[in-house]
Amino acid sequence: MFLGEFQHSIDAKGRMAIPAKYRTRIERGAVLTRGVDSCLYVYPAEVWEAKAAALEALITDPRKLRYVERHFFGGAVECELDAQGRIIIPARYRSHAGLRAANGNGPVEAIILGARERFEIWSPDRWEAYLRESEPEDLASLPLPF
Amino acid sequence: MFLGEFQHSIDAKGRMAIPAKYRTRIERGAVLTRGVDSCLYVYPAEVWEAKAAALEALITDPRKLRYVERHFFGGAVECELDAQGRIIIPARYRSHAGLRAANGNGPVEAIILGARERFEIWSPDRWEAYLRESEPEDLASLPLPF
DNA sequence: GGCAAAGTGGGGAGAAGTGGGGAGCATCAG
DNA sequence: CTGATGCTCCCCACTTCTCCCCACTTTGCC
Repeated sequence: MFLGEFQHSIDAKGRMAIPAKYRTRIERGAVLTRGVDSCLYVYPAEVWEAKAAALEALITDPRKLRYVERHFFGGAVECELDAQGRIIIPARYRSHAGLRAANGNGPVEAIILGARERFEIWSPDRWEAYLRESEPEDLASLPLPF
Repeated sequence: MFLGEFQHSIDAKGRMAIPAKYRTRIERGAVLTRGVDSCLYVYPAEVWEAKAAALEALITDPRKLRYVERHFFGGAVECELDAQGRIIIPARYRSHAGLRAANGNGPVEAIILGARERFEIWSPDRWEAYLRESEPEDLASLPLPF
């Protein structure tokens, strides 16, 4: 389970260090996709494969299945850890999450957020904004076990 | 699993580079067919053979089987990678996907889209149009695991 | 303090993508 | 038969960028 919040930097080459605690779980590879609320999702390869396998059973309409395949598989990219425990985040994914440096190609700060079976990558600004905008009362009214 | 979106060019000779990440999976050959929604499908030879083998079990009516055989096998073409990792896309398939240069024989841009067990080749214009026309609400209502 | 692990940054070799020349072969017209 | 045309399949050349390796700094622990 991915827990915690980290602030790492994405360097000029688009590389971002993965928290050491996460690394063993994505040793066999990871899949990066555009997430909801302008962040990025990272799934361990095994988790991604399990989700992909579940898709076919869920969608029977072939037209919708084609659309979903194009959207999710076309929109995803495989990542591997380099020798320093980093992954490369392609430029077009950085744009989606607002992770562009002011000068265009310098290093950028990013928030890494554990979210159970995946973890997420946020621009610090957008993460703060998301926290401000969400309603604490929503939490309060939910039947949470915590 | 084929993942990701690439923009490559088809040169004046009809050659298109296959993304390096895809190459090992079509080393033993690939099959090119006209796809749904005016794109082209490319299957690894093994996948194509498995689908072909499954056909007979799915269609028992010999008349329909003949029709399907003529349609799918007649409309498909085998491709092999050249020494640079490219395949040749015959002219008649380029027409089907709208991959014709303005001047008739110059290079053309093409989108390569991973779609799980196959990948697809799109004209950039048609791919954009497809994305515009499809309904995101359809996605929202689906029980997706992502 | 000293050491190891974690995070950050950069240089350079080799791969990936692109383009073109030219030989070999078939088809078709003169 | 001869020559022109078009296509495939070899090469080779060039540019760009990815990835591998090395080095430095910071953090945390003994």
